[in-house]
Amino acid sequence: MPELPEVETVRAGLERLLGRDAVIRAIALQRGDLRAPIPPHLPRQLRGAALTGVRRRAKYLLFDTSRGILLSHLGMTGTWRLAPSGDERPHDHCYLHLVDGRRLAFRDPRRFGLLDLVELGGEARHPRLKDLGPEPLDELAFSVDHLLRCCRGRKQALKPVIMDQHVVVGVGNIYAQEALFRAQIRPTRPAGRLTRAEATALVAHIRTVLAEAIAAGGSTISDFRQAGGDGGYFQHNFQVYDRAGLPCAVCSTPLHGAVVGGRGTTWCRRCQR
DNA sequence: CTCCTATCCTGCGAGC
DNA sequence: TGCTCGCAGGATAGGA
Repeated sequence: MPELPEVETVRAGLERLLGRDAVIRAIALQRGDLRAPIPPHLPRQLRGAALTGVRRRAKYLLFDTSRGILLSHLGMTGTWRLAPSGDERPHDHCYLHLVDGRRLAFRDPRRFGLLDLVELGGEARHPRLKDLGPEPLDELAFSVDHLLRCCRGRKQALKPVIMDQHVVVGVGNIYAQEALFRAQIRPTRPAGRLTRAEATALVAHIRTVLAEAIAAGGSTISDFRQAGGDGGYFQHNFQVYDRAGLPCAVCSTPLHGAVVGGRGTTWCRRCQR
């Protein structure tokens, strides 16, 4: 489900919902076997901690607390919601009780998600965070030169390269396709054959498609919801994702669908070179 | 190294 | 209606 715009939307929703002086009363784990095991001491460690904010790095949510950072990845189907008493659902893996009586639930049917603990000050050394590439919306870090360096000498298709979290974070299967369409580059182009002009366009379009999607509250496909329960609406702006066989918005040629890098991929064989 | 494939798991929609 | 099959937004291990 969630790529950078969806995670950012959830982050903003959670931060607004939590306010500035939330305190964790207790954490209850329903089951700990997500993609990686939830550390069993996580509830103990964070009990009584002040929740000071929610940040995002790549597709991770970071709940800042006075006793460490609660790290959360939504995988494909993870959601956070306000769950009043009585609102228990299948696949609720973790309940976070606040001292004001409210309760947050982390639900993840497919269990590709993740909950972990980052010790205070240990962010730069955490194994899940330390090797991440630059944030795409950071103009300095995600530069044309950086992208070209990452592509140089590589024969791999460009699409899996821009989805590689070491190259740039937050770009998943949807926004990779949308950005490549906007930049008029085929997803199958060997990464090493990207020209500087194309890299310049691609960097710009990755930024703008992500920024537009954030402004639209993310994309709602099947069950993505913002923390407040509302859906985003960027899915109405998809130009290629899940549109194989439908006419290209630019030239009306039927869009082409194939598997690239192991993922379903759609592009216009006429517009994208 | 780089690149590709399979895999974790559940739910849902398409097709029969 | 009810069943089976294939596929799904991510990340990573392991093999070629």
